[in-house]
Amino acid sequence: MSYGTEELAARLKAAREAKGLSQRELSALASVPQSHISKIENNAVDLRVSSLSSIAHALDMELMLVPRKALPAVQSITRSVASAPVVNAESQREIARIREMVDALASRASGVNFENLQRRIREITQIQSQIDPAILQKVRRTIESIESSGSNEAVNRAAENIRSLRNQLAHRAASHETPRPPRPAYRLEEDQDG
Amino acid sequence: MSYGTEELAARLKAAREAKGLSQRELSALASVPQSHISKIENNAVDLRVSSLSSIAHALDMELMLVPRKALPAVQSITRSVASAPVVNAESQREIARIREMVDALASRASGVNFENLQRRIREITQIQSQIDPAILQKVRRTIESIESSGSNEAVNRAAENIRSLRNQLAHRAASHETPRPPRPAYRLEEDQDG
DNA sequence: TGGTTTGATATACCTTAGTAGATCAAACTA
DNA sequence: TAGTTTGATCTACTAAGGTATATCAAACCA
Repeated sequence: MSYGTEELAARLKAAREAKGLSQRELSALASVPQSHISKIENNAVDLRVSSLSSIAHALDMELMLVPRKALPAVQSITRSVASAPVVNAESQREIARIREMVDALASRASGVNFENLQRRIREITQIQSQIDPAILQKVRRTIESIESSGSNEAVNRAAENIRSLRNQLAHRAASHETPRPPRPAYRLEEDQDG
Repeated sequence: MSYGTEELAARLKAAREAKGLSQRELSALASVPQSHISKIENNAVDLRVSSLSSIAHALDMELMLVPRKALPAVQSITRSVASAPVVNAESQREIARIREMVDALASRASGVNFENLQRRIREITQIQSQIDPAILQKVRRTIESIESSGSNEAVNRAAENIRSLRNQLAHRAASHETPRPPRPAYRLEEDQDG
């Protein structure tokens, strides 16, 4: 990756989104104006190494000069690391399950807008961060409630749960990449199940 | 390596010298003024990504963004690649032998300046390029002649041979790096942990 | 529906990379 | 010793990055 400047820009953007950070949040982390980050991600500037380094740092990356001979091996490594998510296997499976459920529901949807919900879930999959299993459960339960009611309102409730999950992840990523703290096993917050 | 900009500068310089290129030669290859290269190597500028990329390219390197998690593994690879010279094993042994001979001679030197010669040989070791065994033999023979004569003149003759060898290497590196087509197997060592 | 977030732009100003070219001392070469 | 190469340094100029700040439309959220 990141041969040309376009790929570099794309990679920065991807890395930012993978952490669930907004441009403004990254802006604060990297001490770089949001307007500048926008320009960078749109490949509208030939930025300086210090800027790139600063942003890369904020995204837990390092700028490196790799001998061309070592390139394939290095690419292979970074790829494997990138595809090995930080989320634990359990959460991953849970998300996959939820996704299938929603897809199934959507396939036989009458006049309900599942579009948003599906997109939300897809976004979640991108974010690399620790996930609170409790919220994941809540999301699942909400979606199950759609199955019975089939109402638009239930779908909206589900989407809202997903948003809450996303916010949690984003905040966690922003306010410090989780080093490796012991998982707070179960913590139910205001369970408002249907 | 290449975390801070200083390391980056040092790395560029090292890479250039490893190829036996002068700043002006690199300047031509990278389409960057020699004066600028000098400033870059002395870490006197915060250069732009395009410049860095251009220079790196000329030195057969690529600029990459590496996830911090993958850093140790990547470093390990680039290190091993860097320490695995392009010169064939025979030439390497020959150089080592020459070095020992000269060191031995120098240790019991009377009033002869072996300093230059030793430095020359050290420099040669750095250059990563194909070496003509014929010249290497010539160098060896010349040094052997020092042993018998012990004259200052013989030492100078040896130094001159080394210079010729160096010129050859530098020229070869400049007028095209050996194309090295097949790079078959590389192994990924999981020496890191999270 | 009204308030907020997000990403993209625009402005004005300052800083500095980058270029082109010349010079110079020191080391190197013949 | 005379000529060349090398790397550092200087000047003058141009181009562009970077900052700070403010909008703005669209999506989002309650």
